Amino acid sequence: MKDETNSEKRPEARLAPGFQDYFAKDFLKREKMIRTIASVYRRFGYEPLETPALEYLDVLGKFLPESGEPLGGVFALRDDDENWLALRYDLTAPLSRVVAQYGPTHLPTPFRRYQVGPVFRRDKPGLGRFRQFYQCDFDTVGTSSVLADAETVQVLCASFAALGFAESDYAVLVNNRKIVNAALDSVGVPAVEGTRLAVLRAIDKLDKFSRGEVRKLLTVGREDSGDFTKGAGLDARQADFVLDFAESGGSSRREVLEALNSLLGNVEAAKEGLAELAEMTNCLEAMNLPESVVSYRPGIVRGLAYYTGFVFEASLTFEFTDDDGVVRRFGSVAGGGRYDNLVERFTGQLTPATGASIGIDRLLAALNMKNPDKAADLSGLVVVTRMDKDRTAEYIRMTHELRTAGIDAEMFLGTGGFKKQMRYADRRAAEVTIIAGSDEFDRGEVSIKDMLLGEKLSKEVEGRDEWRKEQPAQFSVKREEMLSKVKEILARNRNG
RNA sequence: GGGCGGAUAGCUCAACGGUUUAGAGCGCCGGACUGUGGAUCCGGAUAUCCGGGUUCGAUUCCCGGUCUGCCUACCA
Repeated sequence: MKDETNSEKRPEARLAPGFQDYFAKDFLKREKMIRTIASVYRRFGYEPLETPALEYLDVLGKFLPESGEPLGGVFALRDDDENWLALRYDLTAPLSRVVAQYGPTHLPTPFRRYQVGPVFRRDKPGLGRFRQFYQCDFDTVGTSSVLADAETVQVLCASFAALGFAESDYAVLVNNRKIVNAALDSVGVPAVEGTRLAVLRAIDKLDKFSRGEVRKLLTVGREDSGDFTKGAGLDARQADFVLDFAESGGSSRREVLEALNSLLGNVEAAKEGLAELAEMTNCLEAMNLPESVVSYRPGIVRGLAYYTGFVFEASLTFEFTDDDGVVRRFGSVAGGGRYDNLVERFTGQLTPATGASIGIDRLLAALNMKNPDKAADLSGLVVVTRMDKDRTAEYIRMTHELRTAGIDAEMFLGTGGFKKQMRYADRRAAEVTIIAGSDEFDRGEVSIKDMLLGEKLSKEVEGRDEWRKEQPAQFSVKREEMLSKVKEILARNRNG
């Protein structure tokens, strides 16, 4: 309206959908969480690895075979040399590149690494679904031992425990794709990629739809919300068997193992998977992982096409009431499994690997809700106000003294009256404010205000005169005592 | 990707069935209050997503786009 020519060209300050800004509080919380998880990974012997966010598209494996054009779902761009580069969509593909590139001559075998970092997916963003999000991966490459799979489960449990979740808050479900495949073989589900995938996807929906609806997906297809999903084309007998298999369970791992043994015991193809599951059972027992936390679920398949053996899925089990009063559950926060042929893509050599990944963003939201971290909510900041601008040198010395003692301190650098300075201290969530004007300087003192206490007390004060006169939560001390008094308040805030 | 809704101030929401000055609460800014973030009172700024159509006249009706919510699909 005012300046048409310019306002046309001015960009609108806005975030691309699916991306997020992290301000101080959330950033700090996430950092702390990642540190906790990474320290668990390291305690289990995984070493850190960092790789670039951008990789060659063919390295990531997401291109159309004919044209070499990037597949949907990945952010890709062309480099000067016309080669396609793409933002990584997970941390597993870069890992397989590293293993294939440096090989056993440079890397120990098994190679066990963890990696934390953002990954990018060009999907439609939605609630809790972002186009950039953090993953915490840990994997063991170079061994097919079930021990590595069992330890992966153990790491997941240890991570949740380290984050402060109770055993009743989370659950890890375990399954083995070899058993699923054998089960499908045994009823004659065609070993065609398309059919198999459709069946697996259908099974995966058992916790979302009723058995009857999933049955439709297994057979003729299903219509919902204006969209038709093609069925897997199984006949009635096959569908029922698949459903029975997926829903078979028991009250303990051994019971499920037995149920599966009796269901598939005489299927030759199931032998390997069942043996692995039996070994897993022994390992989990030796690891003392409670039945209530780690259980077997033949219906867990984790859509991913590349899993070849064990699959894991960890979810938070507690319920909460969201802003709209609806009772919800967080659901899956980590997943993983065995992928024995991901490195083969590069080397032609079969390279067994297993691992899992914890998704940070959802877990962080859950943690905030479940175990609000009091300490993480405290800023630890001291604001030194500048009432008398002529005494700036004094304020600088005070601020420096606090900083030297390891306290986060900030002198008010803005312009404005004292009221504004107090408001600033409030905004910054300062825990302590240092106040010194001519009154204090004359006496060789400083006033110290406990901001948290002050906020609490302010609720009890009615009128302004009372508020001004009493100055609750504020006291004056000799200049030399400033540091020790500030320390006292900071310590008190932390210890309740 | 498919289906159905929605889009009014920083936020949450109003505005009969089309026409005045598009309102409120919260928040924000300022004042009452040379030195105190709360409370109270007073004052102030800020909005109809974009483009087209119908009309004397559109926040309102129609079409398209964008964004957004839910469902569904997908999820390496």
